[in-house]
Formats: sequence, C-alpha cells, structure tokens
Amino acid sequence: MDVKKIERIAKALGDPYRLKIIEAIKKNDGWMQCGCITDMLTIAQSTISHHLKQLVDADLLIAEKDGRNVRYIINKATFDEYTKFLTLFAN
Amino acid sequence: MDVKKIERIAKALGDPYRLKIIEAIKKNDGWMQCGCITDMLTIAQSTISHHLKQLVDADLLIAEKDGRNVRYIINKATFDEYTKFLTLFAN
DNA sequence: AAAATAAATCGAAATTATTCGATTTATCGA
DNA sequence: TCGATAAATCGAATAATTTCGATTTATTTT
Repeated sequence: MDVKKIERIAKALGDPYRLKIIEAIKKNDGWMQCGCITDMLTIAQSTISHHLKQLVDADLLIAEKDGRNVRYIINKATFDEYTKFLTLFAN
Repeated sequence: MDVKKIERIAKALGDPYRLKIIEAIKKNDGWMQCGCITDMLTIAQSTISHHLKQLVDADLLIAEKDGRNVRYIINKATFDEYTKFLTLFAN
C-alpha cells in the first residue's frame, strides 16, 4: 500500500457527506443503489456523483452496474488495509 | 466520538507532509522535537507549524513544551479510537 | 539587559476541493 | 424507435487549504 493510496483514502474519509454515504451503505447491509443515496441527501445529484467517484477512486466503494442503476458496495478489504496501516502508529 | 472529530482526524491524516511527520515521530520512539521535524522537511518553518497544529487539533499528537523547544508525542488513544471507528465499516 | 534561538501567528498568494446547473451517455419500457 | 429515467461528465463559481515571508512571543544564554 503506497503513500498515494493512503492519502487518497484518508482524504476520501474526510468529508461529512462521504462519511454519511459510507455509514448509510454500511447500515444497508453493505450495499446501496446510487438513486437511494441521492434521495437520502439534499445536495445536487452531480455533487453526489462526484463524492461517489472519490470513494470509488480510493477503493473504499465498489461500483456495480445493474441495468440503468448502479450499486455501490463497501470494499471491506480496503478498510481493513487502511485500519492495519493506522494500527502501526498506535503500537 | 462525534462526527466533527472523526472528520478532523481523517482530514489531518490526508496530507503527505503530515503523514511523513507522524511516521518520523513513530520511528523515533513516538516523540520528536519540533526543530528536528523542521530539519527533516524542506518546507517553510511556518508551514510545518501549521501542519503540526492540525495534528494537535485532531488530537493525533500531543505538544509538550520543554524550555524553548516543543516535544510532539503520538497520541495512541486517538489512533486507537479512530481505528476502532473504521473497523465498524469492515465488519 | 541584550542577543540569540525555537516555535507560533499573521496576512497574502497560489492551489485544490466543493458545489451547482446544464448537458451527455447509457439503458429501459412503451 | 422514441420518450423516460439513472447516473456521469463538463465548466464555472465559491470555499477551503496550503504555502510562504515577515513578524511576534517565549525562553535561554551571554
């Protein structure tokens, strides 16, 4: 796991909307439709799309196309990796 | 641990200089003099001071004054808290 | 007390992120 | 095929962050 990736993950986690998105997906058994996320938040659809892109670019979410919808899924592996990385500093 | 604090931590961890600072302190047995950090990096002293402030504001580092020097110490408790928070998303 | 040193603060410039509305792309249903 | 729907992309405006040099504050040394 290189520095650039660590940085992308940390940055992606540092925005309140993106945190809300992750928390909602987690509560919804780890996956959620894009439209459902858009309904949940009060910001513009294009803004949400932008936030989702950042989460996908950081590998925190996986996007799966399903017809004209997109399913966003929590990528546990990346959370695990990042958590492990942070653990180094507390030991 | 409220959302605002989580956000401050995540943001503080999302900068390459701040990561370098944390890593260097960790390697140095968990603490380091401010001057040593300044010597290590090639950016302006005021910029480093600003980065250190953000790390202290996020409770990731503790600042301890020692004469005219300042010792920065890794705050393991905060790393632990944050790591635990992130673990929720991977389980 | 004066000079020197370490670190913080201030104000401004440059860079990067966020946000929006409008448009585009892709897929589905009639 | 045509219209409708879902999501991504684009370009521009606004907001936040990073960075610097200059100054200030606090402490130590001479």
